[in-house]
Amino acid sequence: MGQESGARDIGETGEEAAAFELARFFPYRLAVLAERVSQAVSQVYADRFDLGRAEWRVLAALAVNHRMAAKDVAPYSTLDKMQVSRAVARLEKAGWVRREDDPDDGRSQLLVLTRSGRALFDKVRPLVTAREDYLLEVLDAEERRVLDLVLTKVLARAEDLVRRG
Amino acid sequence: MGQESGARDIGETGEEAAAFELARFFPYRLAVLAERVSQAVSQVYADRFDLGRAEWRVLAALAVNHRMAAKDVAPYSTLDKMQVSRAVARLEKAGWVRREDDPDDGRSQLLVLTRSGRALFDKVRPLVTAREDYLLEVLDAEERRVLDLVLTKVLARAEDLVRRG
DNA sequence: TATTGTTATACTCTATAACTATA
DNA sequence: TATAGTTATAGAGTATAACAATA
Repeated sequence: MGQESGARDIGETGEEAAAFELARFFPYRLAVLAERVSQAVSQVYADRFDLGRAEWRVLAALAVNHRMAAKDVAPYSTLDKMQVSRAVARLEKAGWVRREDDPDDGRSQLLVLTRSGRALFDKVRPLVTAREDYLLEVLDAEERRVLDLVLTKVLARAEDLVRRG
Repeated sequence: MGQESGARDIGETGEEAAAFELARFFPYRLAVLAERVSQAVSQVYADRFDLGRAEWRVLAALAVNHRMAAKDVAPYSTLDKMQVSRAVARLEKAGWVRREDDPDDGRSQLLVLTRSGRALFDKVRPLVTAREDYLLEVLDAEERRVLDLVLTKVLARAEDLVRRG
């Protein structure tokens, strides 16, 4: 199903130096998939609610952790502090997020969803998880288990490589 | 190993409406992984050879299909025609790609790697596949099989969603 | 001195569409 | 009219670093 011809597995090298094929190159395939998935998912919030991916992540972070310092949002959402700063600025302008002073640290500010921010999240979440479900529907339980494992293990390896340069 | 607590599988919904967690959300995890992998791989050609991802893809396309019309590069590399046009312009300026007239169609141009473009590809390719191998080393044969399947099946689903809007 | 968060800047990407030359 | 490829433009995202306020 959608498989190219030949029996070579992903990442496997043949006996003789095989021709390089983009269509078999894991980083390429992963990039294409992630791009399409991101497109498929952001379609449900980008146009209708004028939300970007960074803003969606911050919204999701605050929906779970009801009162959160900006510095904690960054690692939680895999965004850096500028991305968080700008996402929060836009979310605040739209009336979805409110800032509070941190009583323990004058430099820090605590972020909270407003009532309308919570309402927005409650509207977007089911749309987004419906798409997630649709994407994963083609996988059985065992395949999902392995996928989960792969995402975790390969991410750790990639972080190794990036760290080492 | 790197797994969060709880027995919930990826994409699985609990009995009662579970809290939304970014760290369990497949599109998020996929985006983070793809970003890191792309970073890990492009590290080997970006700084040393001043190659971007689009240029790397065009280079790889021409390394396999030795003489290729620009219009065929686009679908092969999952780039659109402007990305190809710009990548080719940069590759030509650097002396890695040469254009030829298409004898069959005056609008079309055929792209060919120059000798130095081929040499560049031969230098970059092993660096890049070594990183790919390192990333996938943590997976056994069965896990690679499932990964291959997932990349194919989930991509088809995502393209469905994008097409339907 | 180090940290929190903002601002500035420059660069890359992306998306859309207008444009040319051929067909 | 449609296609191949280029150019223009604006918007989004990314990366680096300087900066103010506080610790």
